[in-house]
Amino acid sequence: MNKFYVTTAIDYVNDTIHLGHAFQKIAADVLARYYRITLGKDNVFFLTGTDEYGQKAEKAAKEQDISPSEFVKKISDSDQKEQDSLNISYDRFIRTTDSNHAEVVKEIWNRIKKNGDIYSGEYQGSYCEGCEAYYTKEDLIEGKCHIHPTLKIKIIKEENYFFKWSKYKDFLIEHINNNPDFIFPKHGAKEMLKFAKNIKDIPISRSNFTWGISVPNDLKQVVYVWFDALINYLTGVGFLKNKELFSKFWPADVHILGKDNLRWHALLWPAMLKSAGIGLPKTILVNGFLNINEQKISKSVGNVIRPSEWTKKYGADAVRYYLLRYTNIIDDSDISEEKLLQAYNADLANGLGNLIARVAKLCERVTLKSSPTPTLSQDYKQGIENFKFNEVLEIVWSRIKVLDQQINSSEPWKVTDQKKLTQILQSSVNGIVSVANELKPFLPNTSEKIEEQFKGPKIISEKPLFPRI
RNA sequence: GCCAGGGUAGCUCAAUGGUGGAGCACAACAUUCAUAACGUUGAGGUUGUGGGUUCGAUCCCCACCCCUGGUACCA
Repeated sequence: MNKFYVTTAIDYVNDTIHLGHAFQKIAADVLARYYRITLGKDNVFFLTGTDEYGQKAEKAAKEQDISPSEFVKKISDSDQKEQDSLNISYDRFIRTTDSNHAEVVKEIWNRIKKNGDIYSGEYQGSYCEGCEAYYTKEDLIEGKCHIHPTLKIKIIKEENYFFKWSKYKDFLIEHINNNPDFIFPKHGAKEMLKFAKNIKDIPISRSNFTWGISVPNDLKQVVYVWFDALINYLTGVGFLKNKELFSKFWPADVHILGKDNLRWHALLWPAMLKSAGIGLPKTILVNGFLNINEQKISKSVGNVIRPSEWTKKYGADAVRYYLLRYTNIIDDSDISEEKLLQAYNADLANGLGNLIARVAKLCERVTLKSSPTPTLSQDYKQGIENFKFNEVLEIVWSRIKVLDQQINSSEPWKVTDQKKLTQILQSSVNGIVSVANELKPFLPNTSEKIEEQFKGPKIISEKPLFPRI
């Protein structure tokens, strides 16, 4: 691999992102920072952003009596601030309302149409405004959609454009079967294969609202939000606008997305790309959801926490550490502020922070050489490349433990021989520099501080990195 | 209902057809360079339930219970 292009889901602007969304951005950020180390800064592109068109955004804007574009800008800005509070190192924060995105969507639309995969037809169905989706009778439970049981299902008849999704059934099945790394984790692939067998064409335009990208040559219709949203991955990396950038980074190496979005990424997106004559992404990484205190994160429960609420109190690195170390990216995980505190004190204050403090203090008595440039171990690399962030952090913390043990057994505070003392401390410092290097993708701020403090030749103690709480 | 994943120490998670592991939390001891920290030791489990295969099952098979997700658009 000589380049790495990673994307996150772009978040829909019905509300500012919370910790659940943030978790995914952090995971993407770890990958981006890791590959910047191994492949070079210029060979990594990290895209995130906001998904802004659609009926729900239009409706929400109306309720606040502002224009849709004002409304979505407000949410998009606050999403970006939330990501910034976590130190997410995106290369571009795309908004689907960015002017060049519409051009790209139209280009893709035209290509797919030229390929004979878009046709117009009449659609009549049971429509749920909550989902912005049509349902078949079999899907409805007592005439209501199972996601929004309080909303009335409307019977709507629409003239729509359809995408010949069914044409790609065999292609999709074959692609999933032939590319075991395409969907991670693997059991996601099984689900998709099952769905793919019964794939039907879908309407990809809407005419009952206007907040969207117009269908080429038909001003009455706007492009269906998913169809437009997926294309952000092309726009984001310069399709049409910056050919050099695009050809360098496409196809995407990893799309990270929530498990609710798997189908669109594993089945619709590849079909669209195939139809438009564009290469397919390599891996679709499906992340689980977070629960807080064993409850779903939701407005109605009232347990929504913005990342910035935690980063203000504990710092970005502590929040990143906790989420990466004590969750599993694939499965749903349960988090709580109490557990964050526990991890903070045990691992960051007593573990990493204390090691830094004790060694720095001891080092004030000696002058050291600068440490050799650390290399990343195989188990570390494999762990990150296989998305096992919790295991990798466990490895790093086991090294911290070993360094503590070595200090205890060599008892440098008792050593009076200057040469021997220097030797002992040099070894500890080398270990610390190596740990700092391994922490780069996970705790970027902390890692930088440690490297600065321990670059030598004079090392002095500083304020604690993580004061006990 | 159907499909998939999971159920191992209070918590987060490993592991293997052959006497159940780590970290955190807890206790004792030791120690002082450090953020009452670090280290050592200890306690802590009928590995969801009931059957079966086997010399032997936490692991394989069957049934059941519980959790999570998917089942045409909520990260």
